[in-house]
Amino acid sequence: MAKKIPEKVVSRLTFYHSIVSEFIEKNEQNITSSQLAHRLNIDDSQVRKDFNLLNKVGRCRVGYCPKDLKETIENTLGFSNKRNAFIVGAGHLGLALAKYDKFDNYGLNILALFDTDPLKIDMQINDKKIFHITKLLDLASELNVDIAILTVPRQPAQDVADFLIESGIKYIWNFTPCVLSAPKYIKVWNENLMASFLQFACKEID
Amino acid sequence: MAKKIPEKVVSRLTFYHSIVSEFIEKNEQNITSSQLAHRLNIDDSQVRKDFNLLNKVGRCRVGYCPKDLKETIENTLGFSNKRNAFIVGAGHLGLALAKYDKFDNYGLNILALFDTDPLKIDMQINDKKIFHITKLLDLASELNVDIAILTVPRQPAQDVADFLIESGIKYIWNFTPCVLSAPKYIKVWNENLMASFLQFACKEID
DNA sequence: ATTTAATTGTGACAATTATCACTATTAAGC
DNA sequence: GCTTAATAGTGATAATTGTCACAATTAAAT
Ligand SMILES: NC(=O)c1ccc[n+]([C@@H]2O[C@H](COP(=O)([O-])OP(=O)(O)OC[C@H]3O[C@@H](n4cnc5c(N)ncnc54)[C@H](O)[C@@H]3O)[C@@H](O)[C@H]2O)c1
Ligand SMILES: NC(=O)c1ccc[n+]([C@@H]2O[C@H](COP(=O)([O-])OP(=O)(O)OC[C@H]3O[C@@H](n4cnc5c(N)ncnc54)[C@H](O)[C@@H]3O)[C@@H](O)[C@H]2O)c1
Repeated sequence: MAKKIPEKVVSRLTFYHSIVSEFIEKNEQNITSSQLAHRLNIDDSQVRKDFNLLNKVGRCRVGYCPKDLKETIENTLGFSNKRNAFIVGAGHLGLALAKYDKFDNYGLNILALFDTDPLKIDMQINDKKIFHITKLLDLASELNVDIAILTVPRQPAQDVADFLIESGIKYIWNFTPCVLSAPKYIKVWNENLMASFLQFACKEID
Repeated sequence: MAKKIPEKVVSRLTFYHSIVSEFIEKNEQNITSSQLAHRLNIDDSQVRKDFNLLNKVGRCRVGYCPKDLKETIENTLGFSNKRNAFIVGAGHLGLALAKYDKFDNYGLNILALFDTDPLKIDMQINDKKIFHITKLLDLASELNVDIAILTVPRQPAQDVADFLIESGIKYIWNFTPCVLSAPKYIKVWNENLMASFLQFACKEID
């Protein structure tokens, strides 16, 4: 990827992608910056600046071509840049994520789940098997997996993370409320649902 | 709430809350800005500025009092400010959220679920019943619910959202990939897991 | 008591992100 | 063809957010 896309722009690109896909489904030939801006409650110049970043030009009085935009967004965000991942913690949330079949559209291939609960081992979810966590090290190197989606309870989260790092995992998508300690070369991404809710809940006080 | 807390600060406060809670569990009497900063990979002055916003003063060469901090963060974020919510769409994700019992610690009371699938109606999840969506309007006003957690498939998402708005719902926590259209007075919060993943995945290109 | 070193608090500055205001372009209507 | 109005493109500006540098404070060591 030649250019660095700011984080906020990445986030907006996924929203544009969703809206643009709708337009394509409805067979619309054009989409304007203000249509997009209106749906996202942002300024229309923001939308145009974002597209400029992707070297997309629109046509005055017409707008942009949805198909073209969609393709460019997908390339920019690397939807075809397949990444292998494991889910660690086959509980309520881990299973819900495993059952979700859209992740691979976005380049995320979930290959297996891991747990310690003997009742869960060897179960099959959506073509994905649940293994005992002791198998993780071997399977990670065998299957070339460097992403872990961490959905274990809070208490063991740090220990499990340490184990993942020893096993060669480089990216941890952390759904636990635990703030993980990890070396600098490990990328941890905290999916903090509660932070998300609280930011949302605070909005009432306008 | 007297002061407006910026969104980014709200997010960090939840992380501080998590770390501070760990310190309390370990019976630590003090926590410093650099300890917190190190865990979150941020600048320590950032931490101190955040606490200044909460009117928290630390002690030089000592740090802050974890218990005091925890309480202040909880008050600031309104953990005791109980909010009632419904989950709309009792599928994989909706059920996982319903089974999660920590939401009420943060002030979010999930009272019931709604779906259209006859097989699911009247099931009981964690003391929460699944109702047919046609019951939503009455129950929302009866139980004083103005938050909906939207976990239906993408296709019906906009129609369901329109229905929720007609039913008096004011806040929609949207887990679907659909970018919802809604009047200005409705607060929509998009929990875009894919955007989150992609921001994370992009980090490899450093 | 004095010194030392760790830590807070904060102003100045830097970077990032978003908005505004305006020009240029062009499709559509007359 | 000329005019009009919608829309893209963009520099200037504003707002937000984060970093740096350093003075002030104070617990602990001597
Ligand atoms: N369920 C939700 O909606 C939700 C929402 C927000 C955050 N979370 C967080 O996500 C995490 C998982 O939540 P959940 O509701 O799925 O919990 P859960 O208890 O249903 O699942 C946890 C799973 O992890 C497994 N596990 C425990 N220790 C393990 C270990 N050492 N190695 C491997 N697997 C282990 C358990 O056997 C269980 O299957 C929690 O940290 C929770 O706080 C969940
Ligand atoms: N499962 C995940 O991990 C995950 C991750 C990211 C995003 N999402 C999104 O969350 C949403 C739900 O995902 P899921 O995996 O739980 O899907 P799911 O198909 O398991 O659940 C959807 C539920 O909605 C119900 N439903 C359908 N139409 C409805 C209507 N009109 N009114 C009320 N209920 C209706 C269905 O009966 C079903 O129970 C989807 O939009 C999905 O894209 C899911």
